[in-house]
Amino acid sequence: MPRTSSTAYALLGLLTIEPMSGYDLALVVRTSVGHIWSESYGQIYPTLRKLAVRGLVNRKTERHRSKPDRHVYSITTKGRKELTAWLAVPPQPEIPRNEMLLKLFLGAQASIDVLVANVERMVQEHGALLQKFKRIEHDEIDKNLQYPDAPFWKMTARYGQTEMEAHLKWAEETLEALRKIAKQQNSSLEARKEKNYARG
Amino acid sequence: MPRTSSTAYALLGLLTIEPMSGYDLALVVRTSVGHIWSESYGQIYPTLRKLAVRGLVNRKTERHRSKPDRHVYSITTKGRKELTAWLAVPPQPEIPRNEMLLKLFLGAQASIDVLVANVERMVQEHGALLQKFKRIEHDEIDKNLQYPDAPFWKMTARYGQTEMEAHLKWAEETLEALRKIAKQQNSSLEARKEKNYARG
DNA sequence: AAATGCATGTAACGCGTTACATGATTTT
DNA sequence: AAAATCATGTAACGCGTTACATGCATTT
Repeated sequence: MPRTSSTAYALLGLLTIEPMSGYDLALVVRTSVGHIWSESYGQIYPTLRKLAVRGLVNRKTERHRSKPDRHVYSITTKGRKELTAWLAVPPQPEIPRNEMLLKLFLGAQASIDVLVANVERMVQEHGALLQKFKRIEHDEIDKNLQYPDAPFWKMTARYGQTEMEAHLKWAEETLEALRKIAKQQNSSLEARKEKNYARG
Repeated sequence: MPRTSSTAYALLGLLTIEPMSGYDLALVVRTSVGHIWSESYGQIYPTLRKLAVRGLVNRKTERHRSKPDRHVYSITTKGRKELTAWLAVPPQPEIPRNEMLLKLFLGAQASIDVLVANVERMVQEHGALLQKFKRIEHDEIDKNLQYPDAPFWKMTARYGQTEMEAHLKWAEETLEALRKIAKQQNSSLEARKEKNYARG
């Protein structure tokens, strides 16, 4: 097994929810765990094959008259064992690559307007996400607490909320600071202009 | 220029702080912007060459008697222009790959002890980071507010703090929830045991 | 008639990491 | 004497994305 990649385990994990095809998995990744994990077709299909070869999943082919065949994968006992072992390994830390923050870090090279626009865009997006996470928690998780997965899904939904709230709080503070800087720049610009008028 | 990669711009941006060699840049990435951005030698050296070819940086070779030559790169006017243009492009959203959260999402397949350990490790790590960000803000940034970069570096330090605080808050709530689940599991285990005693 | 959706997959490419090579200097 | 630091870089590899190919069914 490769050293670093957790793609195989992620797919294995999602197959504990229910047996699925590659197409289904891509859908689940996009719509359900999309804010936690991403995975593309180019990864999913080959990885499923490899998992089948290793006996961690079973593959069943559903034939239809007209549509192309569906390959439905289900996790095996062996697969469950490997998954559980992986879950016990301390999670790999995320490699940090936050372009928004980098651009702010280099803010002295940009105009304040641009920085303000970036932060305001973030407020829009993360505000919407906050609402979405709340909705998911109340409408989809809290109403299905009988399922054994539900408490854990709730925790991840709560994580998203807490983080988005933090980002919004920070954005407010930051916008204030940016506007203060803009004012200073304007006033020193004014000062220079007056000087020039006096001179000219 | 490649479609997606922001590596070149990140290096260009760091060179606005001061002229540096590839080695220096790797150091700055690790020690200064390490929590925002990561970059490896294998990326840095070839990218610097390409930037030099495109005229966005100048390269000067410092010869030493004994040590190997140092290639010091400085950003050009053309480079500053491209950087400023890039800073105005809406930041690319991060691709989500949070292994810790994924493991929690799949928590029904793991033992509660393992999940608790993972969250507790996060409390340790993010608690330490929170302290670090505070220290950086007060000891390194607030004392150098005369530099034009300082206000922006402060914003990113504040971002780190706000996020770490949110994670710690969430972790507390989550540990409580996990312990509640553990209790429920134990009590139903007890019930089964008693049944067996009564039977045997 | 054209576009979109279902469903499979592959090929090519690029980004990024890791490991290695080199070699002198300083520290332990 | 051994290890670590300074400082350059390259080669190989693997992960992951994007774009493409296929082909029927359904919607516009």
